[in-house]
Amino acid sequence: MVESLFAEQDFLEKNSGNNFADIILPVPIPRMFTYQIPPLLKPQIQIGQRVIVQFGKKKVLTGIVGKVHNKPPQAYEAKPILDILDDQPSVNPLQIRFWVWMAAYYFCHIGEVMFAALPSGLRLSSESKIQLNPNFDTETSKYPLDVREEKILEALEHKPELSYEDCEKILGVKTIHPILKSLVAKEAILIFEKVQEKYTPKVETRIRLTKEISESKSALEAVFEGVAGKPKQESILLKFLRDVPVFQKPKLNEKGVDKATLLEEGDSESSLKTLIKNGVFESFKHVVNRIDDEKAVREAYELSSSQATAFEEIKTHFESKQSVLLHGVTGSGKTEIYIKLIQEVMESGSQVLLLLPEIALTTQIVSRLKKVFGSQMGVYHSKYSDNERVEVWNGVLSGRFSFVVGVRSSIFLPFDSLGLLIVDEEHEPSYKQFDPAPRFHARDAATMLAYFHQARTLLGSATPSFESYFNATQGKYGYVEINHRFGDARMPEYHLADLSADRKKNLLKLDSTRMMREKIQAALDKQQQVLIFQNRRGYSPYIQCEDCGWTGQCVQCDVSLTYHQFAEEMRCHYCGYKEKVPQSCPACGSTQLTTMGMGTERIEECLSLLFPEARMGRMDLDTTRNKYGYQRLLDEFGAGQIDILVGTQMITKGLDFGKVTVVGIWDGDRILNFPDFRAGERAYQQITQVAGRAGRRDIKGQVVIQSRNPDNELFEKVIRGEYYEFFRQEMFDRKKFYYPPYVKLVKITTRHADFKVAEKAAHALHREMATIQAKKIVLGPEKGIIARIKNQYQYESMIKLDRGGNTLAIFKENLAKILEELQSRPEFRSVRWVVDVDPS
DNA sequence: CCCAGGTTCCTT
DNA sequence: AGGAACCTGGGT
Repeated sequence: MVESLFAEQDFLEKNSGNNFADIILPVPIPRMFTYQIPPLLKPQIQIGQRVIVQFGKKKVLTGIVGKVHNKPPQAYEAKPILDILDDQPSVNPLQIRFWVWMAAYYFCHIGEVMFAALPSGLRLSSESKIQLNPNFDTETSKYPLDVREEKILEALEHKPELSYEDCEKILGVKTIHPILKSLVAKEAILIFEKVQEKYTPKVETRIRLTKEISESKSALEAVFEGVAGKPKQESILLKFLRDVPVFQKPKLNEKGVDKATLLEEGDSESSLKTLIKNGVFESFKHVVNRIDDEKAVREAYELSSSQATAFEEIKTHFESKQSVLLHGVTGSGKTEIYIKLIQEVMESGSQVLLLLPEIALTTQIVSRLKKVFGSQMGVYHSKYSDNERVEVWNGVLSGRFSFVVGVRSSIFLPFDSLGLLIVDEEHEPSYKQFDPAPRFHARDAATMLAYFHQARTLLGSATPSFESYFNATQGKYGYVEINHRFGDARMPEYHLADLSADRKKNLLKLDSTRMMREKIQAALDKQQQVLIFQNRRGYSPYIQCEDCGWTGQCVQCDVSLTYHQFAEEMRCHYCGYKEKVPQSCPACGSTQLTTMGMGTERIEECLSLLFPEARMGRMDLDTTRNKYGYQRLLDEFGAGQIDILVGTQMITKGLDFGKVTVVGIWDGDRILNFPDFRAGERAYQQITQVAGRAGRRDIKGQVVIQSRNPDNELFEKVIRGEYYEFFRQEMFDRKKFYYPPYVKLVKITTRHADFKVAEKAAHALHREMATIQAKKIVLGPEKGIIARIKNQYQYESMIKLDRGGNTLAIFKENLAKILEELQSRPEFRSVRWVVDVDPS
């Protein structure tokens, strides 16, 4: 399980007599780098500190001290560490151990893990800049300058420093280095390295009365006389005194008032400036937290009897097992159980991490937790700015936050004594990082992190992943089930709407069945809300020419472009390429271009035609791209300003609104037909999760699924909630055809701009892999499902490995050698191999 | 012959 | 990854 561990002596806190340090650098090279520790830095160097080192001829990078030792490197002279950035390590030894494990398990380089783990605000790297040589004078220079050199010098007259990129732009050429080199030789410019600390604390300008005024009533009276007839200044003064009664509470004046707040209601800044100039006010800077402190509101609540039972069961399991799977139907109130557990662990002095899928993080659950835990809780979000991330990081480091709610990357925060890790919605595929490396699964990594901390892991879901459920049935995980919805809310009622039958009977209107329309109408009549789920954004999948069958293709990828009506564009969802919709068919000139299939945008349009009185909303990647888009839609929906909300998977998360009574699944077949061994599992999960949004407490929810195959067995299993039956059936197939959890999967993608080279390289890889002595099955190489992405052709190989023993470790060890050898062949030098362990 | 650009190698 | 040295081929 643990692939590579550091010997404990590597983690000695302080350095005594060691002359060398192995530094982890954020570069994709599979090793650490040995630097020499200058005598001055020796006493203070510690593992986990950030240091500055020179890397390459001139580049300066931030690295992390990974190891301290006394073995001089054989083949080269070690360069010195230039500086230590932290007094106290930013990264603790446990984290480094975790990084080492992650790099080994997910087959990537430790530098890549470091890159993913550190918020970029904590990483600094230098950039080469040029400036004028102060000793240079054009008039007296003995070297003639050419046109381009003069252009650069001219630019430097206006700007004190230029980056390489600036120079490229100024001259419009790509290779500027020779020119700059010649300028250096002519002593006209200097090249220097500029390192910038990216994190900047947030500073507020605050205003207070000066000492003279605040300590004397007569001085203040004099001031008022002075501003008589100057209403603007007077108003500022009055407003200040209203908030700050100086003579009763002099301390308040010392703290001052935020300048922005003071000037809020249209008071002019110049009046304030005058007051400052006249010695009435003074302004000063104050460092504030970006993350608001909030007081915890201790709300007393009782767990329901089924929640209380689950709570006790979890704790009992934790006595003998590291991990517990909490299988609770949607709406069973898992959050309350989490809160109780978190409180207990925190009281015992340990830290807690709660992982949530990205989209669940903007929802009510966070504000709910904030109320309970207040300022002890940190939130780690993907939409946070760098500075905010650094503050959470430092907050964990300093002990300000002993509990963090966060997305998958929060497993990298510098915890030193975790007691509990909770992975909510543990089945969510978004816990797996696809690109770039490290391609880790946050749930699995969290379990390993818990192991390092000797902590417990709680996995929660209404529809557990088959891996986790399998582990539970094998007794590896404790298993706790809640079958009741909180407050005895009823499970929703399902309706399968047959698309083909309706079509035959001519009942289909704008791709909606009669059942769908009736249920929506019924909800609208009662002022209830409707959610419509479609797993595809955009207007429609593609535009096709009715005459010749032409469709828009991406120029860089082998996929058709998705039509986005709002922007009148066709976009590639793989690389982001976009182009305007042509007026006529580029192939045959016909103007008969029509849209095929349905995306959220199109469904929104159809529904507004069918229900003109309804207020529509849409929630997908396109409408929630900016920081507040998602929150705004949520607020509007929560406030009842939207009747029908159309959305992608985003709507399956955290939308717990009592007024939603009808949930429609627009295209049930699309969920079913996923080209993957997990198709069934995913479909079951998705439908159950969406359906779980319908109905609460007193109202029974209605779920309409449109499909051309309403007889599909999977629908029946979902409707009856026969999770276990479905699981058993799928497991039977997985065992028979060697799929996880019975085997370990490794996917290797071979990429190259030349299709023939990619193919050849993929085959060469297969020949080599055949020599690996491990229990395995090698599939492929096959052309990728999408044969070309971003102009790179790709071949995919899938390897199935025996779960037992160290088969995976042996395989990876051999694979590393093979890839190194292949990469060294001249013909494959520019081939890229991407290895994905436990692909999803 | 020069250069702009591509290619390959190396980083401690 | 990113920089720099080395290579190449087209234009004079």
